[in-house]
Amino acid sequence: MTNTSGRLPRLEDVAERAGVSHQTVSRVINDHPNVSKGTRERVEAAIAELGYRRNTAARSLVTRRSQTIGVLASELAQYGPANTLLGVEQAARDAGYFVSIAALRTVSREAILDAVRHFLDQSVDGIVVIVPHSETLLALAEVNPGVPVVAVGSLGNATVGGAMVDQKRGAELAVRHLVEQGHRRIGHLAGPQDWIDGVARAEGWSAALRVAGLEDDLLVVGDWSAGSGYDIGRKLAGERTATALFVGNDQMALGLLRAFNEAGVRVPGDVSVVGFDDQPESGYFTPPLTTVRQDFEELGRRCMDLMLGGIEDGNNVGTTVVEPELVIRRSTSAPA
Amino acid sequence: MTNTSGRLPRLEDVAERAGVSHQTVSRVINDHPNVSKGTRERVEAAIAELGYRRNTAARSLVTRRSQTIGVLASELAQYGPANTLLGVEQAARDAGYFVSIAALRTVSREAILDAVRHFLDQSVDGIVVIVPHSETLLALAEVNPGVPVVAVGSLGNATVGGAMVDQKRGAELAVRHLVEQGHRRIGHLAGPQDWIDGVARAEGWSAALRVAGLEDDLLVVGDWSAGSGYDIGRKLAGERTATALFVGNDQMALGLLRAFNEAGVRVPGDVSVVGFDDQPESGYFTPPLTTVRQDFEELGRRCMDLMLGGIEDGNNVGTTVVEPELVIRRSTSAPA
DNA sequence: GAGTCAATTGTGAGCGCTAACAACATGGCG
DNA sequence: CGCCATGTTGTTAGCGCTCACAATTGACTC
Repeated sequence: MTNTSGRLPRLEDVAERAGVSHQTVSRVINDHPNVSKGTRERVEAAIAELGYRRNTAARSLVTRRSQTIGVLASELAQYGPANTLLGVEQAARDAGYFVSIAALRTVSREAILDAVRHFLDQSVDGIVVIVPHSETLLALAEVNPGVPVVAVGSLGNATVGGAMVDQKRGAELAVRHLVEQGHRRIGHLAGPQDWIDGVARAEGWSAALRVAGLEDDLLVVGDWSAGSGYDIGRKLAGERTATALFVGNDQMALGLLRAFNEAGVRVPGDVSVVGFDDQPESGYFTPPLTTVRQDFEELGRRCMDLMLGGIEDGNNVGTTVVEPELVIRRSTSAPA
Repeated sequence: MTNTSGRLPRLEDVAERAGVSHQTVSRVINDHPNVSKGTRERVEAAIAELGYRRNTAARSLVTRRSQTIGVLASELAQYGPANTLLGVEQAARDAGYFVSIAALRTVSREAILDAVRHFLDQSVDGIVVIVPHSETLLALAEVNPGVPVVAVGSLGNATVGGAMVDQKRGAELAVRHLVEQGHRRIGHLAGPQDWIDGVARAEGWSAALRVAGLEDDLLVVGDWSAGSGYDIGRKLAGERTATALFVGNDQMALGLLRAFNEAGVRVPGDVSVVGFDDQPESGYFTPPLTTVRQDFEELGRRCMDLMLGGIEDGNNVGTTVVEPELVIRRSTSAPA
């Protein structure tokens, strides 16, 4: 890192040192063929000696590519979105992309458009959307960002690609497990119905029950939080209509378990409970929670795969589905 | 948005439309004084009509500023880091900055240097570090990124600024609460001692006990996970030396509660438990957890404040401390 | 030995913007 | 009325890079 002058070395400096033209250095950097071995080595040596790093701004200016992917996310502090982001980030960095984020505090049309504009200002090469509200896709369809868009949790449409966990299949796994244990009255504590996942899991629950020839009339809706699970749990503890509950996520299940514990409803003795997500803590609930595992990081990686495909192929993004898995713990058993 | 040609409008196009020079348009965009009201209005109209957006790459190339803050983070799926990131993102976007992230899968010197290089390639204007390992700062001191660095959870040193929650004070609040309830044997289930917070909380616990004239000999170390809390809880359930435990974070407390429940140790009847963090779920543990609340988002915002100060003032970053707060729930009571 | 081709290297222009400076009004003052 | 201060606008250069094309070399063919 011999830094003679004050400023950072540029292509020209490297070229001079290696005794070639700036263009040849550019070729070496960009792995062009048609550079002789000797020249390449000399240039690489010069690069190392000067500690040269390519200036991204200059490159972006001429290539019109920023090597940056924008990730539009809400609920980033939640287990699912956070891990999806991790998957995206990993795949992106491995592919030589930068990851820029915009977090939505409130999910509204205006906030989404604002974030998209933010990304366009940065001229991102693509946008990954981790905003699990149905509304999002509508708002997104409205703008035409001019770059590939991949939405998590949706199978997308003509303009937007998507990667999702097969929610319906997950719900089916949960319900079938309960049915196999002998349950006949299986309720569902659903997530908000303006969330894609909330709807999908409820539909999966309903479909699986119908397949088993059972009623799908025991549906309550929460807001994903432990608090709402608790409130609903207190109510349900009094009614006791179902012998088993399929809960939309692990946090609501936690609140539900807490309420049942307080009310003297034993789990799984009186009521079996299945969650969804398999957060790291779920195995340490009281009792340890049977739940449906989703591989969020894989989901994120798949998003980036789709994205890279879309960048290559004129913004046409495909779709992909990740399979969930049932994790059986101690919150489920045969009914009394 | 009348887009005549295929390409995006540039400064020159706006200038032509407004009947001024490109430089005058630049002045309007950058809020320079010395532009007459009439001209400014005409230019603004032209900008609106053409849907002009400034090209970030071109601007960066000449200003040598990218308007981007790099956030270097590990454990991004955890409650604390994720919320800190949210705070940083909010403050950054409000200040007109982009936020680029690099997540560390493993915390090693090499991984950190790699991420820093990644950011330098992007020529970020500053780096926020959310990596709670002591090791990090050492690695960071090694490189000289040439831009302000703000580290979360540390008060920094000559080259690195910092924003932190007053961990010692938090531990003190927890311990004092237990002491006031009459506990005399107060143990600590600490986090890993290569984490800044792990050490700080243990020190706070120890200091508060000494102030109260009590012994600080009951120390066990976990790894922050619910699993380690569970394992240690099973061991502790057999020993029963302490009447109260101050646990390094809420997740370990969850595992501990689970183990105590299994072993028939009542909380708070037999042992009182205090956690740290106050995650949204902590109020729904069995029993609801008394814990120390940290405002992570505020922490993130403070980081950005320091950062902006540093960018102004030749990379000199200050320090700031956020106060924690004790949240009393049902996992603590007077000893039997 | 002239002609052809591929491989390698160099030259010039320009991406869109800002900084520095130049040029031109306008007006107050001696 | 000329002079300078002030406010406003225009001109020029160049940030560091890639692209398109030109130039050079050497090897191979007929």
